[in-house]
Amino acid sequence: MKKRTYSCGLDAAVDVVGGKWKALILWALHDEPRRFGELRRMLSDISEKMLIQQLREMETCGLVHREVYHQVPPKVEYSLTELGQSLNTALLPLGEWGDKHMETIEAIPRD
Amino acid sequence: MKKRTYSCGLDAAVDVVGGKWKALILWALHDEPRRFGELRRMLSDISEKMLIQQLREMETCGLVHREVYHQVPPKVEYSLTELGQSLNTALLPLGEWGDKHMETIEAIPRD
DNA sequence: CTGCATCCAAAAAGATACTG
DNA sequence: CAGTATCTTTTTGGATGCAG
Repeated sequence: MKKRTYSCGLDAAVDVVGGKWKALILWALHDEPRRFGELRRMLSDISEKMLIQQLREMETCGLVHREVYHQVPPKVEYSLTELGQSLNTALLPLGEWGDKHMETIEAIPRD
Repeated sequence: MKKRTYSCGLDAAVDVVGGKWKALILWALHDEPRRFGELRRMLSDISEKMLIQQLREMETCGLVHREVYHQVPPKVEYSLTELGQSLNTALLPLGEWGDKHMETIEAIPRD
């Protein structure tokens, strides 16, 4: 969500789901609502800052719903909206492509 | 292609096609080979540096083939490899998702 | 025409300490 | 537990000039 206009749908979709984490977060939420700490553990390499930042952006986009339980200790659950679920579905073929070619890609020299 | 290991296929695929331009370049090449200047015109807002940079990375990944014609003036054609085409196919649903929801997304306040 | 090299600015990401 | 605030590092993008 950095741009304001898109040249095509693919442009828009990549803008929304791009970046290092959003697709993974979407996937982490695909089957059931997750708490903040739960997500942090699932995406073990993400910092708290990035996690909350990405979640907020996805909430703004209407991909994710945030449910606050006013308790002590606090509890917040994140879940996919319908839009989020439809995006997740659209990402499935991409995930399969990745599964199939992951090893090839990992084997490419980076430097 | 910033990472060396992936947590899942989706992770890998987003890494490969992520960034501001790669998906658009892939799409620009989907029907026929394109020359450098042609691509530059199709992606009107890209700088030469970014275009060549992204093309090189995609070449390294095995997504794009680069064919040099030793002529004066020089001519270079870029085309999709089979891997590139399969990735493009995997991106189709994402493009459709984008087409469907683009206006909603564009309407979201950025600041 | 196709590209490389350099320098610079902006944005994204990360580490760490702190709070209700 | 679920964040905020601040600072630093890394990555990305862009402008310009030069070359085969």
